[in-house]
Amino acid sequence: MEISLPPEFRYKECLHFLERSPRELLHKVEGEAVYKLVNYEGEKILFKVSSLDSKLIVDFPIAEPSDEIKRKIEHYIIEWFDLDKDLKPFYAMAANDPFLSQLTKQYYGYRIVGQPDLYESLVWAVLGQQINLSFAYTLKQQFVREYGKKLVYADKEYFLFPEPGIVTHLTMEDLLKIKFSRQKARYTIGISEAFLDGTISKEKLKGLSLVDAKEKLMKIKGIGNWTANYALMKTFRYPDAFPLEDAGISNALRTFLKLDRKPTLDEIREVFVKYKGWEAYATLYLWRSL
DNA sequence: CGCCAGGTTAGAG
DNA sequence: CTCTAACATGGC
Repeated sequence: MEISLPPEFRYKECLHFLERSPRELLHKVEGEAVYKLVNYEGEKILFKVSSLDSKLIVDFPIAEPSDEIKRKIEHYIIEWFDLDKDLKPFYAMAANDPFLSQLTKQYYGYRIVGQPDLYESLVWAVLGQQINLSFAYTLKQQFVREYGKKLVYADKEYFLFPEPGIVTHLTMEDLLKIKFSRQKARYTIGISEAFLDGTISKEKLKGLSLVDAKEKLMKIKGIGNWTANYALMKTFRYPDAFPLEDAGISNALRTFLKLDRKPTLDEIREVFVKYKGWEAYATLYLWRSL
């Protein structure tokens, strides 16, 4: 299967992101290829993505799935790499910006590699709250290894993110054992319950305005402005989602503004006024600078 | 050892 | 409404 690519796309830039943690279990990078396991109606599908001549090549190492499943995987990959987004307006805006002009030139074609699964996105964001990214990956690794479904193929393991129905049955103690804080454990179980009882779902939020979707997400304990915007950026692809309180944004701007302290939230807002409509992509490129 | 980390909440003022 | 302590542990 082949997926055509927009001109403003560089596979290698996205690959760089996918390779950032050796503790990642939800995909596997081997050379230029990415392997990922997905679940469709209980059926586990392993696929392999690589790139050739401005196309993505998708293979199925275990078995060729039905045409219907193939269409779903194609859609999944388009979402995953944000291929439907036209980045021309963003690059036009960034070209005149003192900070972004250099970054968008240097990392041209880098896109937000997302999380099509809203539940995964929210739980992952909670895991990342207030701790360093490296430790967040340790928590996720243990969580996925312990409670996610697994497929073994050619002596290698491929994992799915744990499902809400499994996580709601976990106790605080189960999660404390894998180094979650009480707070993270409570939030994780709470979010799982919200998914299980239908309080939130990707379908329910689809099509809402950024403000409305954010408001609905933030009703759930553990989801504040940063987490809500993170998910809106990674799952729903709002180009103007803006995780204002992010420590990475703070650090990047501290460098660009040549401050000897962290910038205040108002100073960050002031910089981002220029990026209106493209806050998510401005954030991505600032993160990339770190 | 000390400071900070891809924050959020509850409670005080 | 705004401000702050508590959360908890690893990375550097």
